[in-house]
Amino acid sequence: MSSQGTAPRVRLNRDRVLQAAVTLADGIGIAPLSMRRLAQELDVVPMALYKHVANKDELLDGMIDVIITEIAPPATGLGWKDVVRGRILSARSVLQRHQWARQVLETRTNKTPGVLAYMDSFIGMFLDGGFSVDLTHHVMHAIGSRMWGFTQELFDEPVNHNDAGAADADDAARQAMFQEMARRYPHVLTIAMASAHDPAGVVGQGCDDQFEFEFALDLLLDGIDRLHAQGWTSVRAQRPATT
Amino acid sequence: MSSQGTAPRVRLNRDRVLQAAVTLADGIGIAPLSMRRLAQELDVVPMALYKHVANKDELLDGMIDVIITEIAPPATGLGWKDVVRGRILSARSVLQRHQWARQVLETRTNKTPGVLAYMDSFIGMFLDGGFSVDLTHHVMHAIGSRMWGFTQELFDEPVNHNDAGAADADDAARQAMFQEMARRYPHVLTIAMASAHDPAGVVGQGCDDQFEFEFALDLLLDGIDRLHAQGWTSVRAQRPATT
DNA sequence: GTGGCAAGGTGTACGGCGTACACCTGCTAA
DNA sequence: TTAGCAGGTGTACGCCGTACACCTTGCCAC
Repeated sequence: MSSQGTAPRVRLNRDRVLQAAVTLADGIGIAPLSMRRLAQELDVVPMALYKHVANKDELLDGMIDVIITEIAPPATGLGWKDVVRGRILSARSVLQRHQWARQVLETRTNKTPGVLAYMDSFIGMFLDGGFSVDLTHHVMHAIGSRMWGFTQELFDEPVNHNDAGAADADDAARQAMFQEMARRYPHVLTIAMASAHDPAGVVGQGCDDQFEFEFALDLLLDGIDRLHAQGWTSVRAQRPATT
Repeated sequence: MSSQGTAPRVRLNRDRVLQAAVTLADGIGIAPLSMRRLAQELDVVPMALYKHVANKDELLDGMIDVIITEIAPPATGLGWKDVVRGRILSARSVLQRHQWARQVLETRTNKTPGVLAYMDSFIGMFLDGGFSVDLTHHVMHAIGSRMWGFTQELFDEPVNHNDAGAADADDAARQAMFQEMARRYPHVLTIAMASAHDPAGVVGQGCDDQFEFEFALDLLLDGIDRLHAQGWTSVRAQRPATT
């Protein structure tokens, strides 16, 4: 289709495949991304892909490795906290460009070179900041997926917005549903209203996700800072030796 | 098979289906759980299930609702922190019994009655503890999936343990791989060794997951406590009205 | 009892998926 | 000129979720 006629038919390679997969996933999401669909995008028969990636899992791993390179390197000349903060926010912006990546990262048991390299450099930010190995270890656990710039969003999805049409009759139904929610889940409603002045949103409509993320991140970083400053050490590490 | 001969053939119902699905997922994991496999477990033809659940997504939602009921209700007579802490640890133990649930919760855009009820009661713990609606809202975001007692485990999976056999020749290869890792990801290795005295584990082998979870949880709760004590308020909430 | 009716179980079939395997094609190096 | 091989092709298999038409069963009003 795209290279019809006498076009020279550029050769495929692993990079072109991964790049195309990332672009496609950006466009249509991760669920409809199949080997067949990707092949079609590349004007090639499905099995051709298998000359460049071993299987679909490897494709997904490769896609992650591609987007990791978009994360900014650690800044220099700043305190550990700002370095870590900046890096995480950079990762966050990358993950926001590639929404599918969150799910893939969650699902995958990641151990690709790219992931390891990122983790290595991430750990380095703490060690370079004067953290003990012990504290760094626990801190890495505490940060968890926030390292990638995402948290489980509990309040996602505005609510099932009923596409359009059937407005009036639906309005009454929606009113009723709203009443029912208020009766059964009063607290959820209270919280939802705290940020969304439009009650139709029911949950999280007007949330400023970026604010929420940074709020939680700073809570964490401040806690870590405090532990670091007071020379915190786990009981485990206090044991002089295993003997 | 199981009810051969003249056995009375107990009737199916939504509950039996969900219960069986949970049990099956506990046994074989979530990935191999198909409608066909589940039907077979219930000694029934696949399509029979669709008389009790609309489709597979609804099945998964239903499974979540089933296990939510296993989470202990909030304790009474304690401060908010202990109540929240206890509840989260209870959720954690449930999710540990049903390992598949983490993935399902992550994937799903959950809004089942069970999930809403749990969230509602969860929010209630803060409001009852004297938290402002504003702070509670942000705190809920900060807690995120920790509400369910899990964090993204970055150090999971000991390493690809090569099943058995081919021990000696492999040993040399493993040595080489180890050297290579040490060269390319020194920090990762350092951290891994901090908790696992056996270097073969490479990452996180000897981690005490429960300790790590509680470490991160307490970091969070302490931070929240501090904000609460000092009457923290978001700028947003300080605006008197929208006008 | 008997006819009808709804709830629930069955059988067949379709389109999609990942991918094994045998094959063909066209470029490169000798 | 030709051998070799990297890379693209075609066919096929066994899974998946599920639409749709059908049959069975047990209950109820008559």
